[in-house]
Amino acid sequence: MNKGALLVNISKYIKLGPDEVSIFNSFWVERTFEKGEYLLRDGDICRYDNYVIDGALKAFYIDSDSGNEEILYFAIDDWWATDMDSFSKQRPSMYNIQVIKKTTVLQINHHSFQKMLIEIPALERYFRIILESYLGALQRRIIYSNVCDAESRYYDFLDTYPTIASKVPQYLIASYLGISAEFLSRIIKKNKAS
Amino acid sequence: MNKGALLVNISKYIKLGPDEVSIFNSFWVERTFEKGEYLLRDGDICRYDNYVIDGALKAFYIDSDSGNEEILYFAIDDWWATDMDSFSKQRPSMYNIQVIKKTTVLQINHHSFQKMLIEIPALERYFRIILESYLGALQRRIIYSNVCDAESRYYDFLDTYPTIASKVPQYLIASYLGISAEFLSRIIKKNKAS
DNA sequence: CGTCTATTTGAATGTACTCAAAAGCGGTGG
DNA sequence: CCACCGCTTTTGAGTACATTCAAATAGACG
Repeated sequence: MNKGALLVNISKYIKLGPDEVSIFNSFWVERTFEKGEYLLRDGDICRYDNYVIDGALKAFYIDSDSGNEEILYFAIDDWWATDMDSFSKQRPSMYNIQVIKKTTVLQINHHSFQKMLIEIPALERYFRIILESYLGALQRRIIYSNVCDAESRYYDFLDTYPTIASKVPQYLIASYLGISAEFLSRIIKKNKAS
Repeated sequence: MNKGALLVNISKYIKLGPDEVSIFNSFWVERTFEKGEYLLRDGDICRYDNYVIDGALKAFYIDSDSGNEEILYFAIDDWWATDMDSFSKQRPSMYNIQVIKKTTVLQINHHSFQKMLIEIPALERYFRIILESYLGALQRRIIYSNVCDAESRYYDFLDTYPTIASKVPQYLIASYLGISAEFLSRIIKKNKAS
């Protein structure tokens, strides 16, 4: 049973007893999604917290004017892919989560999530800690997007997320970086020469 | 004693018993900083978690090339102003926190913070919840900075943080929005006419 | 091999920036 | 009360980074 991946992750931060582990396991459900399927659509409430075991997801906002999708983040193995704002407050999400390539996730619904935290209070600590980390990453991203030009941002992305870069088409990376696919293509070409 | 402000905030999310309240109070120290003073400098480790009771702070990154400061966020009454990444991992920060106008904060150092969470585990839940909220705000900000032009971002900022807008000079807001002070001035001028 | 999607290229354009300088504004001291 | 100083905002002119649109090419997959 693949819930191990999540438990391994959790055990880096907190220790759970055997009873807690089995309670924990009882809450999570493994599900597999095919390419193109949606885990979340904008306007809907994010019903599940998703932990990716294997595959690749994209989270993106659809610009109502242009119809373009703007990538907010990618999620691959051992990442969370949940609109935390929508999930925690159970209010409509402003973005979408869709499968890039066949993906297996562990899911828990909002009600179960609350129940799980009451039954295993130690998990509060785990979620606090990973939120802190994610927050740091987001702040860093905001700084970089204001300070650095597209080229530095691209190479920083390659350094920071080499695994994602190799799993995801170039035009989605461009969108993540906040630039057009054409412009990223030019950046890459420019640096092939040198 | 002004720790009330923080306790009021906390009590919106969790309930603390009288004993816990007094333990809680024993951990936090009130301090006042004058305009221009630093609560954190880049390269230093963020030693304190800061809760603003009154005043205004700016968090900013200094671009090593241009020497420009790029505003990451502002913090006013009843906001947190801490580099969570640096504070939680006790590693050097990449940004600065400085006083815009005389500010009173509640502080707790890293060691005490850990101790406090062990003595009052219920607080894990509070911090998890506020991190979730802050995360939502940051994700929204990233979406807007990619999707919207400078003008919409400015008016969204005014809507979202009217109090900050009135406390902070225009050129700092420009920096927060990721544009130059001159360009923001032009945006404002353009809309005075209509 | 053909179809569909992704990437590349070219040309014209726009949004936002830089630099330099002027104007406004608030406080302080003579 | 006015002059001066420092700081913030405004204006002008030239520029750069990144975009759009259209079309050509390259890759992937059945």
